[in-house]
Amino acid sequence: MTKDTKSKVYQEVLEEIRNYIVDHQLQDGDRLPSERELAEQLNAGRSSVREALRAIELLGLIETRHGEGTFLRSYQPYYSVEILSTFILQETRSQQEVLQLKLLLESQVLSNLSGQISTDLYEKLLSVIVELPKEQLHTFLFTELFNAAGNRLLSKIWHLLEGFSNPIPFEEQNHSFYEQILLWVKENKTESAKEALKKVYILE
Amino acid sequence: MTKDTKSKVYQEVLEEIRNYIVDHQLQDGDRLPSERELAEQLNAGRSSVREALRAIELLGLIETRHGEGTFLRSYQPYYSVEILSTFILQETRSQQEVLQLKLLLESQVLSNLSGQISTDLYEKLLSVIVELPKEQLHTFLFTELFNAAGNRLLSKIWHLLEGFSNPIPFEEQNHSFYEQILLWVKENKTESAKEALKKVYILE
DNA sequence: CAACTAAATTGGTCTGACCATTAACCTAAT
DNA sequence: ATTAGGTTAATGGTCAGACCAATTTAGTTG
Repeated sequence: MTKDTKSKVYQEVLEEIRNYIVDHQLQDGDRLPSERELAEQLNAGRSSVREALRAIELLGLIETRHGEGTFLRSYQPYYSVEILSTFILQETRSQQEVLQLKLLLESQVLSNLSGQISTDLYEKLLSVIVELPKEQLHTFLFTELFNAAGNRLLSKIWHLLEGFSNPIPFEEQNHSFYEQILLWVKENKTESAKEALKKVYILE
Repeated sequence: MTKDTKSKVYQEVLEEIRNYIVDHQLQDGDRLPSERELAEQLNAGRSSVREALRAIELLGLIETRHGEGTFLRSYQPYYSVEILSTFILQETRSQQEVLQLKLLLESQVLSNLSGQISTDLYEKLLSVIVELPKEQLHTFLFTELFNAAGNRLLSKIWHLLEGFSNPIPFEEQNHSFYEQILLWVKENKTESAKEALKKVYILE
């Protein structure tokens, strides 16, 4: 009868912590009670409390500082997404799939930045491109572009894919190719840039 | 010098478990070593191992059965979604980012399937759509579409975002909307479908 | 008042113990 | 030989205590 009732202690602690936050109207940056306090108040062992806290931490909801305490922080899915993505990537390591998604993200960032690149940034990037060895061009440019676009989630996942697609034979392009891409984006001719980029990825 | 090196034990355990899964090519349903074995093999305390396992469990990547062991399972955000939804309410920027990526993936799957939907599948989906309540339409249709598209990476990440974006207010569409989307994809009119989809996501 | 020191607080980690659940094994009755 | 029942071993669930490491706080000293 009491099938659902038997939940683990760390899950109950999870609930209690949530209630605590709501009841005390805690905001980002506010401090939670210490692990020992929580354990005592909730009638649980400290290890159970820690299991709950570690889980929440991995989700990105709290931040722990040694010697100080545990603090609420604004939700950032990036860490957990990263973990999950790595697990998922392990399962589905189809290089095609990785490349397709990578191309998709790169195309998206080009769209996001279409006509949005300042002359300052443009010239700065151009000057670096000239000096960089060929094999670093792609990573460098898109790292900068994702950075400029400001979507950290997109950026995180792209970097992840970047890591996984390293061993994949990639048709390296020369400097003028990336200069052209950059120019197109700056001049709002994103479609041309996307097409050119697509050709680099030998899909199918 | 070794500032960044000092990561917590449970995080290292996380890594090791991931490596173990990769090395042994574990699939959904396969069993992980026992907590005690992991602790010994990784030279860590059992409590640290448990912290890692609990965190992964909350993410929905593993399943634990008392007396039996710990098992890999296909990713199902169950608890994490509930937790996150109560913890996170606002955080517009993060939501925006999740939504943007979600829309991007959905658009991509529409492209992938453009003109590729068999009459059989079309009619099958259509018949289900009619019977489904409004709030389940979106998830259902795209689950099926991602399934049909066959790109598991895309699919997994989408499901992931689907879980994370649950608490986000979503403008629900009626049945005819999704019937139209489906029809457009079947008839190779993907651009129309994408545009319509984009309007559902109120970005910016 | 500033600077240094000692103590208290807090998170990080390990060990060992015990309970609850499940699976595997063995034994005895049919 | 098969099956029912009970015992044993393995595994997760939980707690308590100890110790370390980082940080803050309180106290002391110059």
